[in-house]
Amino acid sequence: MARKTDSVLESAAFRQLMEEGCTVLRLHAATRLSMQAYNAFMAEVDLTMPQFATLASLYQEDGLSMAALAQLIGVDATTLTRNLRLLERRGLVLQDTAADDRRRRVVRLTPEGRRLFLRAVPLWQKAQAALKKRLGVTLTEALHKQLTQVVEKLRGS
Amino acid sequence: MARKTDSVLESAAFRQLMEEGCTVLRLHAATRLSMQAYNAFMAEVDLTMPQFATLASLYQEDGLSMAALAQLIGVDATTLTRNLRLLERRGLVLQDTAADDRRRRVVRLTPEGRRLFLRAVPLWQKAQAALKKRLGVTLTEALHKQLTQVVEKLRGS
DNA sequence: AGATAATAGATGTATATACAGATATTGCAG
DNA sequence: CTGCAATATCTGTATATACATCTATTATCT
Repeated sequence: MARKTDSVLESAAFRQLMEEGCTVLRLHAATRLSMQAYNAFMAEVDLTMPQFATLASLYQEDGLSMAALAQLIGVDATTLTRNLRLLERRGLVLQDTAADDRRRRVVRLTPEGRRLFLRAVPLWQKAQAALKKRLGVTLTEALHKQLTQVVEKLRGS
Repeated sequence: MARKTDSVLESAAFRQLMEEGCTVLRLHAATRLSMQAYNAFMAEVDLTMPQFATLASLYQEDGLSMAALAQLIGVDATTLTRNLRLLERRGLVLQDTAADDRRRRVVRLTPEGRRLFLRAVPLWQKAQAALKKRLGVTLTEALHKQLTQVVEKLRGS
């Protein structure tokens, strides 16, 4: 352990980190810890939560381009490229080259993709209910509202 | 797009997902979107946020076992095994076999590890300030408090 | 029209992550 | 003291993630 006399120990930055902690590290930890439970519920349909998120976005708005879908989900477009590949292999989504601009890919759910997604929804609900139970209703709902704001503010830019 | 007459569209689970959304997906999106900014600030010391978190935990409490450190950070112990390897290669941490139980590894910061961590702290603070500016003080602080509670509740089990 | 800039995705590479199962060590029952 | 259960960690394998860079296509400027 560092000696108390280290000059850095007196810095405002250091004290802030040790006393308040880091927003993103808490976000990340909360994500990891809760995602595991969700993934366990989803195992029955062999979908991870990122995959479920992708199918859900396409269910709501089909025929998006890679860039648009990536922005909606909040991942880098290159991440989406790899993630879609797995769903494509399983026949859950399809990519077509757009007729008007051959650079663009149009991503769509297949009937199997839609069916699997709808089968996953009640499993998701169980996971969501389990988390709410562990965290308590008050905390869950407050957190939910604030996260909605956070994602909105970060997604735009 | 599915027809409005699909029976599943009437299910409570489906409506909940489409209207309220999913807590974990929002958590995950918020993490991804904000982590990128932090990582950019940290590039100067070539540390990712997970790496920074590991060094910070060891700075606070040196000589933890793998399991204890993993629990503190909130990652699976097998994840920590791989993540520590990178820090070890760079000479930032050391693992010794515990004298009293040779199954256990005692993880410690090297002087270089401590130096680099202390150099990273002001960079972290810049990142933290930048996020607070984007989200607004009110939202940031409310979120922060709730995440603290969330992590506490999830970490224990 | 031809050269060049801009855009949409894909690839190379690296880290992060966790589950299932393997290995090494310790503790305990008999 | 021997064998088996429990514990701590590591490995095999698979997905998730993003930055830098590359390729293909479209748009723009002269």
